[in-house]
Amino acid sequence: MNGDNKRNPLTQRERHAQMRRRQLIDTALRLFAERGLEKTTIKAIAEAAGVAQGLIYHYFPSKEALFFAVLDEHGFLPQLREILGAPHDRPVREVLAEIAVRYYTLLREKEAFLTVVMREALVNPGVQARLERLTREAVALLVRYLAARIAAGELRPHHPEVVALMLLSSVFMLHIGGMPVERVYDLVDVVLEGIVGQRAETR
Amino acid sequence: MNGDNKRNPLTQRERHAQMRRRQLIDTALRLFAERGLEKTTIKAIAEAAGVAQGLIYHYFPSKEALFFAVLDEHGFLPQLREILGAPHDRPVREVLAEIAVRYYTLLREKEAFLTVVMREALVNPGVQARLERLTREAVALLVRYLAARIAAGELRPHHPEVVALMLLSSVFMLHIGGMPVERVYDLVDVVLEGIVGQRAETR
DNA sequence: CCTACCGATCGGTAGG
DNA sequence: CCTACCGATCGGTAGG
Repeated sequence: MNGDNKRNPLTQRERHAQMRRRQLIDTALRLFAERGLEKTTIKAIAEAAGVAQGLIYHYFPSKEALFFAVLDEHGFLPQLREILGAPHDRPVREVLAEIAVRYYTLLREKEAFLTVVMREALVNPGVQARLERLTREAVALLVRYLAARIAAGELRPHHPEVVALMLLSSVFMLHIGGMPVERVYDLVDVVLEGIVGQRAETR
Repeated sequence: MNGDNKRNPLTQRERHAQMRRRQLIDTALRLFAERGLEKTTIKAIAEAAGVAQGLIYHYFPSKEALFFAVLDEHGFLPQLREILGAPHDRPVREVLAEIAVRYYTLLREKEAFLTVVMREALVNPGVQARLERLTREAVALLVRYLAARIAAGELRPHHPEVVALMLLSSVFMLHIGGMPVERVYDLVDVVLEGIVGQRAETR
């Protein structure tokens, strides 16, 4: 959406603009988390950020677009891309555990905003669609990773989409259920090794 | 909540009262699902059920109490009790698969009501508390079952609370994600056997 | 009916 | 020249 098609070294002006964009997003996150989407006015965000109301519309075409930008930047996708994007030869257990811990931590830290998002998604179809898109993208990233590990013979063949959904949804519920972070390691254990004894029982 | 402490053979009057109670709950479920909690009036429920408004208050002290009764009777707990309560020597895989399929089916069938409950839980702390209580009870039932299977040597030692949460939350997300029922069998596979090859990799 | 307030848009300007 | 930023103003609306 922004003109990132230039050479790497940004001018001071461009860097400043990026920081300003980020500042507006962070300010919006705080106010949205405190008051909800509808009760947070563009005016209030502008005041809290110390800028004119018009400037927000220079960066974002609408309040909804700003809300979506907050979702994109403060959701789990950036971190997931960071974890899976970097070339790695780390053991699967380590990677899945890092994903689980960081997702859990994110949910803890952004709890108030998360509540707002969830509530909004149940009422606002546009928000729901955006949230589903983000979830599908996160699942797709994980699926690509798992499929590669299967192809490499590190994991036995399975349905990676189901496993991706299991990992993310279980961490989510661990958070909702108020269980401690350490439980994510038990979770990863189950995903990796299951709960039956040394040998499979029926099948 | 109702006087079930008597002898087994109910009088015809008592049986009729039970049916009436059930009818009111079912009518309420339908209207709540269609219009939401707030927009559904006791008057409308009474009319739809063909009874006087006062009769509803004979069975339920408040609209909220009626809503909770719907949650109790149409939630997953009754089915879970039925599955796990009966004495069984069925393989774990079969039991977990039945739980997963029936939970998934319930979510599909009660989708409209489910949306109302979720939205209400985010707004109404009382509903949220009730929902958490129901979830904890379902998890507790599953935990008891898994712990018994561990004690019997059928399952290797693990953290049953985490597994219970994984199973239920994953089925829930399978439904939300619009994935077909058959995926619950992949899910049960992963819970039972994990995704690593014949032998555990690190650990 | 009125008015307070909303999100959105405007033209103007200063500085990189 | 470009664009980040400003103050002022718009039309629409919900609630008194």
